[in-house]
Amino acid sequence: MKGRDVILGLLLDMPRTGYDINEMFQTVFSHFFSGGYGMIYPTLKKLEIEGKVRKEIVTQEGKPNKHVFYITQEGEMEFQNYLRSEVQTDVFQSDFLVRLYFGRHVSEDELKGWLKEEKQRIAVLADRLDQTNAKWKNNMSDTQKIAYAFGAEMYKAQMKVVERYLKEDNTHVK
Amino acid sequence: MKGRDVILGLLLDMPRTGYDINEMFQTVFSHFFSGGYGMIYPTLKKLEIEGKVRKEIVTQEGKPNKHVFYITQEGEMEFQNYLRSEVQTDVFQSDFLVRLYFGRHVSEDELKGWLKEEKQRIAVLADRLDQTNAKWKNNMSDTQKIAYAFGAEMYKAQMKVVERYLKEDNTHVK
DNA sequence: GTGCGCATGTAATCTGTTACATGATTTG
DNA sequence: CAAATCATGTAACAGATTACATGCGCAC
Repeated sequence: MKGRDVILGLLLDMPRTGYDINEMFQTVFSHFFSGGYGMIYPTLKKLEIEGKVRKEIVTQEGKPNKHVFYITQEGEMEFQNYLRSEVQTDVFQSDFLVRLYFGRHVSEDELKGWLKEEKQRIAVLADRLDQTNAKWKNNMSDTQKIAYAFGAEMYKAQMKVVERYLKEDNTHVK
Repeated sequence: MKGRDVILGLLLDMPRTGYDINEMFQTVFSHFFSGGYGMIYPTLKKLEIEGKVRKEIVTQEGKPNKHVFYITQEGEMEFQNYLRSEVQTDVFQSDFLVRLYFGRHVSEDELKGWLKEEKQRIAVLADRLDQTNAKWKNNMSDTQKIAYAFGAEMYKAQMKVVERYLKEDNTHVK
């Protein structure tokens, strides 16, 4: 799955601007996908050249003009091809775990610091997910609810491990 | 965290070949980091040019010659700088969840197929993690054990969600 | 009058992936 | 005799990130 696949999927649901797409990425997609303007605008441009999307400029008063993108039949075909392609294995990259692995090169205080920081990071992410869910749950499909549940359970699991090791008061954790 | 940081960390623990490094990536690191030869060899080359590592060629009989890499003081400094840099938020990218999000564009059978496939994928990964752990646990540090626990709990959490939705026999899941 | 929300984009760079290319020895 | 293990690498490409660049209106 690449950025373009997700963008096509979002445009299949409804026409959107690059700004709208970014909103989706930063909220509902944030726990399983990441993308920003630097990827969105260039991708929309390429997709337009390829005829997968088309653009309509909506003039607005008091606000910048909107470039609203619509998916075309060719775009829909590409998206359907994506949906039928082989599902790629999830990717998890954790700087935190890499550091833990090399934990013996830092002091116990630094280690504790990492664990506390990680706990805080997870709490913030879990919170954001809950809030996003609260906002959208009324018009979420069952599969979208599974996607949410997946995120919620992952954060819970991560929190559990981090808390376990913090509580154990491993002043000797090493 | 980048590939080079992890490579430097591994070389700080002991001298290794590109092949050895790959072994580590495919086993103990597989649940929180990914890297292969295509990244390892070019990175080692760059690190050598920068004076962060140095190479010794060991001739072997019946086997290809080994290029054993040692970390230098400059390399160690770079690694220490990495350890003191800001911890980056974990990255999770899930093709599976992206598809679920767009689930309404496929049939219920395809959806079920995705869930079953995902269950299978998770089972295989969890199993591999357990086996790797069984093999290494005797010489694992406490922090390395946390890294393992993290992975184990994550797979458990993921499995839980997937199973819940498969068992609910949602012939109408949508 | 400062920062946030709305809104667009480019250019350079980085980093990593994929495919290619080779080849001996050991194990089943 | 086939497959796995050991062992090294390059070239082309893809994909995404970062920094840069702009600008109005509104709320505090």
